[in-house]
Amino acid sequence: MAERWLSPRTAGNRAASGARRTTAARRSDHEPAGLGVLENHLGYFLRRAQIAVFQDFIRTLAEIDIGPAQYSVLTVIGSNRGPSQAEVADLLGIERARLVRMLDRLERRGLTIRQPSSTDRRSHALQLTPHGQKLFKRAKALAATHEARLIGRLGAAHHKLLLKALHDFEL
Amino acid sequence: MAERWLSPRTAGNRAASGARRTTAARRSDHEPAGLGVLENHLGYFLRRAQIAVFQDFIRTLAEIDIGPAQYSVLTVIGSNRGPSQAEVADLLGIERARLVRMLDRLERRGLTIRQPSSTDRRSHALQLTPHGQKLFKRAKALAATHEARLIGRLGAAHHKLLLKALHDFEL
DNA sequence: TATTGTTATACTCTATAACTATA
DNA sequence: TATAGTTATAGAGTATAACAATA
Repeated sequence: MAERWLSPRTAGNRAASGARRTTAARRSDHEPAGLGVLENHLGYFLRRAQIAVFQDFIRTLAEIDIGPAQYSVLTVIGSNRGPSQAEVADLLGIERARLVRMLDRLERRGLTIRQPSSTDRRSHALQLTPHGQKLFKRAKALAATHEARLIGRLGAAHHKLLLKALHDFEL
Repeated sequence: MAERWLSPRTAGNRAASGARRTTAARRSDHEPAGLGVLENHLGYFLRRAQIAVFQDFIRTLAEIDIGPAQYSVLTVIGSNRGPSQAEVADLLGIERARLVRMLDRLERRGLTIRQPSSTDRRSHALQLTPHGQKLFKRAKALAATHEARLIGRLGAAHHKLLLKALHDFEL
């Protein structure tokens, strides 16, 4: 998977300027600028929404410099007992190779630590450091305000429905 | 926006192996491996769903080697009368710089052409070539089967609801 | 033989900045 | 001065392949 729909860099800008125009409401002067059949494709709007949500997430957790990717790694490590790198990668569905780099960064920041596994000398038991636990707690609080903002924007019912629909999603 | 949730490379694999496990249904042997609070975050599942949808889109249009990004550019050019690069970039919410590279590729394949604008010597009027129009028509047909698959999977009502909810999305 | 963590390579996407030619 | 197209650079994300240590 390398290719993507093109989509907005910043949600705010886009809304104000050009995109998300229906065929009915076009630019005034020289008649142009619809998204055409793109308007009918769920994937395009999934991508737009995902970007908007991520941007809010990033903004909300900027003060602790934790992005969605780092947050997901901290969450999986913090929610399990000494998972191996292979387990974390498998759970999140990413390459082991990529996790290596991410853990290097998290470890450099003193948030996580690779303990030798007691049962398999090839593998590491991953843990949050005390500092990592503290920061993760703060991250969860900030992420909760982010999610609350989504709920406020969508309505609780809509949010729940979206969550369920997307949770059950499998092609 | 540089950072993302970690998410599956392949939707199929993930479903079969480890991810998308609820706290109730965990791995059998040593009690591990939940996604923790990630389960509550819309962003995480938006990303998962988006990836699954894109993968199906890519698979479906593989025979003509058109990805979501190229499709979106072809669509905007094909749906408007000689839009400039700035207009296309603005509509899709991408950098002008990135569009340059994409148009280079599309032009190399003989799908699009940069015509000199009749009103502004700085800008180009973008068009689909006859070959581009033909391929775009095929792309639309394939994309429609992709979307039909989504509808079949989600149910028409759910699909419509998701499309509307995401269309109206703005943070 | 297979798996774990690791290193390396390559390509795409994203975010900038700067240049040129026009306006 | 501002804008359109372009070039260049850099950091993430993604997809592979290969290797050493261990199972």
